[in-house]
Amino acid sequence: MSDINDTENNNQQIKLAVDCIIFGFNDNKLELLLIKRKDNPEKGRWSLIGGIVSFNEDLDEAANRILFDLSGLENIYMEQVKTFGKVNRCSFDRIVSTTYSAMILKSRYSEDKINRYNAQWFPVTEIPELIFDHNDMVDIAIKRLRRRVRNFPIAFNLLPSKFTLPQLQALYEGILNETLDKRNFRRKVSQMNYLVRLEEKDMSESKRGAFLYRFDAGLFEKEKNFSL
Amino acid sequence: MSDINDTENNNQQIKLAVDCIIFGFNDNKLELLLIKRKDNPEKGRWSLIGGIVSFNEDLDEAANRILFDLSGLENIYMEQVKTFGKVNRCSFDRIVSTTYSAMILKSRYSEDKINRYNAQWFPVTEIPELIFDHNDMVDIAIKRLRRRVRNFPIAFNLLPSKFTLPQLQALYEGILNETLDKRNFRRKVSQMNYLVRLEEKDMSESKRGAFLYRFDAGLFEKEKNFSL
DNA sequence: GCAAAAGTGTTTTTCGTACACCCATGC
DNA sequence: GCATGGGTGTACGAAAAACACTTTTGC
Repeated sequence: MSDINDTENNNQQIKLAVDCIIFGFNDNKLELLLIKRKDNPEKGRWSLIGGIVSFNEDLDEAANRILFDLSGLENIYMEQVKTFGKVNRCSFDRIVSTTYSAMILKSRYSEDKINRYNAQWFPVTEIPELIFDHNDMVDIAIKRLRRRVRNFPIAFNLLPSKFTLPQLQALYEGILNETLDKRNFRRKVSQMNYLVRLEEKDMSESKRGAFLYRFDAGLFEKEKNFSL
Repeated sequence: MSDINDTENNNQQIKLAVDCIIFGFNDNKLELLLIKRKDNPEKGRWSLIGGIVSFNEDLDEAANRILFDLSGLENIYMEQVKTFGKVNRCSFDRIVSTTYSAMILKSRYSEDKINRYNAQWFPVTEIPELIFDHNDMVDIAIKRLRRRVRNFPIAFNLLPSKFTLPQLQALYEGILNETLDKRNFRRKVSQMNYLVRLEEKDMSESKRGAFLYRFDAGLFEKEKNFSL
């Protein structure tokens, strides 16, 4: 949660919040977008991106609105993770918070938004101490991501629409925090007909150049086989 | 959700509820405990067991309290499933509901409680039309159960503390709704050292009798290998 | 010509699956 | 003695894992 503006309104009503766990990928590492609170309470401390759910919006909509407010991105694949409801998880109010996770292309998250929202990317291995139970939220979301990324083609959200296989493998190694065998990895990829090789090569990371691929959602719908 | 007593109190505040999906096992079928609402609104319709979360209780506690109120059972393994938050999921009020699932030993659920709460067991293949989005909740909980039951030793909650391997296999077949090969099933079970065979036999279901086993939680903690 | 990253096959092991008969007992 | 459910082992194929060298090109 966050957006804690009405501490005075202690009317014995539970408030409902959403917290967004926003993953990015950079420098071969899985990263997380956090914000440093500009105001009291908890001013100056690191926090997830969150806000109170409005009376007239779906829970999912609230998550999307908050993500949009903070990143400017729309149509991002988001999934609900878990709801945190301990009485004292937030010291000054009774707020139950549902977490959602999203994966965004870090390069699309403009620098001015970073500044406006006092945001910063952190490698998941270097998450600072966060307010309330946000560190727990992060831990659970990361575990869930590692599980899901093996069985669903969601990691592509962290890459440009055209990507190379070395990039894809580095992405998986970064998310799972383990090294993968190149040949085994590529054999699996080659069975995914919805990963289509383009004629272009990306020359930026090697002299030889690596073929670019794209994820074809339409083709994926036909097979729906994914396992890495 | 349910316990919808304050429709007049439309103070633009989101209310938080918990709905419990209570699984049982009987007659080789996976069953679900439902209640027929005694009062308006939605009087006479089938519903999950649910209630409003109190200001002073943890979300998990609320789920346990509601389960206890309805089943008299304590210390039941419960897990949060998902939070449902569409604006119009409930027609007369804005209620966000978190579902929890539990597995109880049907024989321990006393008949007088069944009557007091207007409850009834339904095989999961014969769930009636439920109020609000409760059918969606049930579908999601069943899918999740089928996934988790293969990877975690949770199904034992549906059996007495001493059980036979034929019983265990029938349980899995009922939950997964598919038949399993007896020898393959038993091979996997024999690798689980925390399933300890007792000297006793259960003679009630065959002339020869079948050895009783028990699940040893302490031994499981040492290995934590489970796959069926 | 060499450094640096891209790309490619084969072997071994592990796991899942299919499958059929004997055992113990109550009647 | 036979009907009923309990209990056991093996062979095959698929998938995962281990493993090393060649290719391309900019410098």
